[in-house]
Amino acid sequence: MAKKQTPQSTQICDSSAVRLPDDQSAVGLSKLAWAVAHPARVRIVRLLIGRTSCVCGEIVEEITLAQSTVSQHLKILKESGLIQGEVDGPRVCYCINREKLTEFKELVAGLE
Amino acid sequence: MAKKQTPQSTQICDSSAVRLPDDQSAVGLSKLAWAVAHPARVRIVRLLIGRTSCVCGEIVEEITLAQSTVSQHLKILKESGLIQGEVDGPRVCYCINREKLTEFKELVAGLE
DNA sequence: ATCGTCTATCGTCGATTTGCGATAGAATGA
DNA sequence: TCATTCTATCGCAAATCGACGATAGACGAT
Repeated sequence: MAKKQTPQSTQICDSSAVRLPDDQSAVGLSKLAWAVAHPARVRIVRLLIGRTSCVCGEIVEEITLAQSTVSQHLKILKESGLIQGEVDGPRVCYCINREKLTEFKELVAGLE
Repeated sequence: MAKKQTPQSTQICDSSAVRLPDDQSAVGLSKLAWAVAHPARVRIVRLLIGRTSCVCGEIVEEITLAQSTVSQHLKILKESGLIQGEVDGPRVCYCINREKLTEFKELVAGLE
């Protein structure tokens, strides 16, 4: 793969000036990726995607972790914007934020 | 959004049985997401994607971090499979692993 | 008003991450 | 051979994460 094509020069690699997306975009992508950078959070996201509406503490039963730990993961996902939580009486229903999910998908798909 | 439709019942949320992808898939996605869950690593990935072939320690100049830190990030990316490194004389050229990148894209795109 | 349920938060612990300088190894060039 | 260059690795310190139990707050039901 374009290796050792110039035995004497220092131009071994492709030195073309690449226009990188601004750093802000990298931060945005990294934050969304980070939200999903844990198996439990991937499972939660998929669970919420699979439901037509939203789910409450049922997530705790689906994910084999302590309730407080699941709540922590939910908080992380909520802070990333990927999910939203609505208080509904004594419980809280979580839903996927389709817009954020689409944004994440587009950022990843844009890696090319 | 389907809130408070049943005032007396416990059936507030959509309790349909959702078939989740196996846990292995969640682990795979989380690992790839984790590789990109840092702005510097996003920048490195984008840099390598932008180049036709590969790059060496030039990455260190592009990323405003110490050489040892960049090397650490490169190691993480390499372990995730997203990039590959080839020793070429005194330097090391890194390339994007298109297959892994595609796998990542598909996993993210499959979130629906 | 009180009880039971559901959820978020606090505090804690160990493990991991992130960043750096210093250093060791490999390879090239003089 | 020797000096130089490039990269990976080794500590090290600070910060953060991940998991848990305990607890507090909110709400509905009795």
